[in-house]
Amino acid sequence: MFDFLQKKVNETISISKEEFEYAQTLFLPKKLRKRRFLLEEGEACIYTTFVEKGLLRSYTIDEKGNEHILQFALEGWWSGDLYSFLTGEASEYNIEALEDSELLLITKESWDQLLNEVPAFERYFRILIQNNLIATQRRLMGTFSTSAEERYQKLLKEFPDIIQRVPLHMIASYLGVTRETLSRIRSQLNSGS
Amino acid sequence: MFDFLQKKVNETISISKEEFEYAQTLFLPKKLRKRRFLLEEGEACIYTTFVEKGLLRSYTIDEKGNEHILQFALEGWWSGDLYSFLTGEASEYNIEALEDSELLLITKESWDQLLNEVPAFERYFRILIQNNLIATQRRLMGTFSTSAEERYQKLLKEFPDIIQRVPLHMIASYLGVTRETLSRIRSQLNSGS
DNA sequence: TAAAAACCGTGATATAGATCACATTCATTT
DNA sequence: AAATGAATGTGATCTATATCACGGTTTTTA
Repeated sequence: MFDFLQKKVNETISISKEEFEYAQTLFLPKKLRKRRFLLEEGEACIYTTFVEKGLLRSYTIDEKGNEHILQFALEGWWSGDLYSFLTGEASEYNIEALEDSELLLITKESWDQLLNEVPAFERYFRILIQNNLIATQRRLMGTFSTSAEERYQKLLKEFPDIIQRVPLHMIASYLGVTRETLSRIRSQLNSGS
Repeated sequence: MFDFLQKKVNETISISKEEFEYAQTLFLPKKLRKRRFLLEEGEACIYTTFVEKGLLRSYTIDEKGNEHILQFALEGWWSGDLYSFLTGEASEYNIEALEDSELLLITKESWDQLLNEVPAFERYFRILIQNNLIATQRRLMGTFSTSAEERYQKLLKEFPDIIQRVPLHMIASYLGVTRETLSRIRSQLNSGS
């Protein structure tokens, strides 16, 4: 059950068998069916989640009722609302399973404990967050400097698996355009090649 | 010279006098005149920088020649290109002083050393990066869900000091609009109140 | 202190993408 | 198997913002 997590963690840092065995005790396994929610807007985000299997999305809803997807989390990725998790304040995000999923949850208390007891995990999360920041900065600059079509093509290249597993209107929402616009972009790409 | 850095670090974690004295030895003070560059596109980003005094901006230039500002760094903030700093690869960013500035620079080697020798710094940077990620995610969602005017008003509220110290066309670039659009937004706001 | 940059405002026009509206296909549930 | 809801495609129109162009002011530099 924890093999995949262990493998992923060991890709970035090296931890001893004992350290990982201790870490295991802090996680809570959970299955989440398709279209069910791990977090709903207004609640505090009490868990940070490792995705063992399946696919999650986190998104906000603006005043006009439009959804904006912050993140897709595939197998081996982490999900959660960092701000709400750290502060305990109400979240503005919803986290929903897009497929039947298997998760490993950790509470703030356990997470704090883990970082204190096993400093290698402090480093692991620092690197994880660091890479996430780099990616988010690129995504932000990309929305300023490139067209919807370019952004779509880049996503297609970088994460072809996401495109195949996620409905079009959510891809559109991730890219920051409407589903109609993305639909037109796609049909144009198909006709043009 | 290091008092301000010490103060800022102690706002997030607690480190002993000895630890900080060790840390000091790893930083390189540098003065940078207005309009001079700390980093230019194509170079590797060999320093991460703490701003003691002054103001930096980091930005990219797209194929059309338009600038897009990733960050302003005021006193007490950090700047650099994280990706290039970590990997040693060529940076796509430029970092320029917008005012005469006083900086504390640290190389990758010294930074690694610092995080290894003083674990509290590992935590400090984790928290720093974490807060940066939260802010960047908000900025990204904001560009998807709000108009240029709303983004300007929000910036005006959150960082009035930046608005006052930075030319308008750079604010526009930070917000992801053209200088003309921001100019019109401003004149409309002035007439409307 | 003169010249050169940098900065800001504003009109006229163009355009990427949004909105609205409706039809069709596909998936899920009962 | 029917029925309900989710997902996609596509036309017509609208709108926020970009582009282009020019003039005036302020700041920097020689």
